[in-house]
Amino acid sequence: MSEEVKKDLPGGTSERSLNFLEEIIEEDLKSGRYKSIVTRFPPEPNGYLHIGHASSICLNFGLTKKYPGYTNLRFDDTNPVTEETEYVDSIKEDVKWLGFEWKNERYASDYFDTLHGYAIQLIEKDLAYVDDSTSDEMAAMKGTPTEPGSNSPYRNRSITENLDLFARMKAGEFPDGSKTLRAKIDMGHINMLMRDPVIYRIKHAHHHRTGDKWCIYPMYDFAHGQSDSIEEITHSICTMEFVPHRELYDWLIEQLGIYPSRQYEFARRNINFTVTSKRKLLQLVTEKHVTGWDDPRMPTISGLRRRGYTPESIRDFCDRIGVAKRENMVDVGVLEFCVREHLNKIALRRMVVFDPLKVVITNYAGEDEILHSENNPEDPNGGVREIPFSKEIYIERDDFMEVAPKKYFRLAPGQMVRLKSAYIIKCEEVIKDAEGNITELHCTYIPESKSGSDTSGINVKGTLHWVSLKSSISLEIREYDRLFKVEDPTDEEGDFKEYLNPASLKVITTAVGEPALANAKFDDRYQFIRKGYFCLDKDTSSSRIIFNRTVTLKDGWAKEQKK
RNA sequence: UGGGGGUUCGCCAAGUGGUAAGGCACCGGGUUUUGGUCCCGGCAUUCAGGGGUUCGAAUCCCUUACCCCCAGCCA
Repeated sequence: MSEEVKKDLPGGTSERSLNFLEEIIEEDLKSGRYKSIVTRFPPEPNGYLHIGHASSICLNFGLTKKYPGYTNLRFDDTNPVTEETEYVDSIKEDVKWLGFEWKNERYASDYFDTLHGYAIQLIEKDLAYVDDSTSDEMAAMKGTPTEPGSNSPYRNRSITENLDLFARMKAGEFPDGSKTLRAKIDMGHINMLMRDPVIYRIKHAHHHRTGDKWCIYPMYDFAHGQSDSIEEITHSICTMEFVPHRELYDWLIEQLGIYPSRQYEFARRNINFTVTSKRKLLQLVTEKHVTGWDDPRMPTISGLRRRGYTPESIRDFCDRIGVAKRENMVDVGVLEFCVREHLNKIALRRMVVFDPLKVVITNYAGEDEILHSENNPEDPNGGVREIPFSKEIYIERDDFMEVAPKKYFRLAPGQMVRLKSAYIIKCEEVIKDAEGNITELHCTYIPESKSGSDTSGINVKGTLHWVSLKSSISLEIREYDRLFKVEDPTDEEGDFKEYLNPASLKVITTAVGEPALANAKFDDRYQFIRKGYFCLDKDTSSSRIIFNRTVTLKDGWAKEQKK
């Protein structure tokens, strides 16, 4: 392991114990079973990748980064009715963005001819037959977990007849659903997946890659393991729900006599206050509960990217939560911790006032002046930027209280605060309108307290961010909160959408920022001092500068107030 | 009630017969021109429960409980 990788490990520790897959691989390598390994990331192109997939990606690609070998990207595109090229493109973009490179880009559909040949092999060995039963009939004959199923009346067709029928299925002679090809295993098998599983079905549908060449398509169980085998995948890693499939996976490989890939399962990662099911995410998109797959509130990779998450932070997250076989519900706070940690190191500091309150510095007689402030106190080489200061500035309305509680370090009548990178000011007078609303503050400043050359000897507890009124630019801020009100929307009564958080998006149109923000770039990450981490949103236009809040800063004051 | 998988701190997660790592969260304290960062300290006599084997058990055996998955021509 390189020093660089070590540094990235959770807690900055140099050691992390092996997860169960790494243990298996080290054993395989040590015993000489394999000299190098091959893994694959096998998404179905029927939706966008989400944070749960990130775990799988980091796992599969991470393993071949750590051990000799490589990883393929393979699209499991065996069901043409739900799959689209748009999804293929987004998946490739997301994997690349996360920082991984696949050795080969493959599609299960690349193997349709081979798979078809395998099916014929099975028929010839009398291990598969064409069944005319309807899906209802088949379900009825399937039995239940506690009762064995019964044989289909079509189970004993001759090999010749099966070959003929299967050929005619392929030729398009039969309508959808009228026939299937089933493996002939055992209708009384204790594992329901072994009760003559369907391996080919008829679908007269246009496929995103093979077009109209096929009207029969292999089922997952007859495509996935075989594709693994064709690619000589050594460790085929999938989620726990496929554990019962492993028996069938092994059976097919054995009957076909093909390369013996092996399947290993781990528990998918669940995160609270969101959903990670492509079906549910698709629903949120099509029913417009969000603006799209890349809505910054979505747990999709594209949503997280637009929100301002970095690939580094997502990889760190996957690393920290680990891999195991037990059910889990990871606190979204861990994800937030990971971005904060990364962004703290790289974000440029800027000042933005969200809810401006005008402050007039009554004794500031001089010309406007240019002050300087560090771009990032965490980065000694980050340089400084210029900030104009003048007689009239804005501060956050929240940063002033007429009647201040104990331990309130911000501005209050007669109280002093430091203006970040500028001067110490003292609140002298509160100006109100006819209704009693505070419209502005009159303050005085201490000329000797200039940041960097302070000879005033005055020590203040509070430091406020501010923006010079004259040179401020107006900004739109989009603040995001958790998408759902409850930890596990799927576990609640009724429809999961009833638990959407109505306050997941808050748009602030009153914000004003320092002029340096006029040159904000899409790839830059910012920390708006005392506010949080932000990035430019793609909706930004020449007339509107829009920032997304990636995550807030930790708020010790809010915590203090709760006591 | 069949089969399979699982149960270690609020949430993740090490541990593989020698006497409970680590991270997040939380709670104290220090530094600080971000109530941020950073630093220091605290946080499971106990491993779902009960028996047993052993000098010694989270780890081995027995047993009970609970959770999840499997009856799509989805993946």
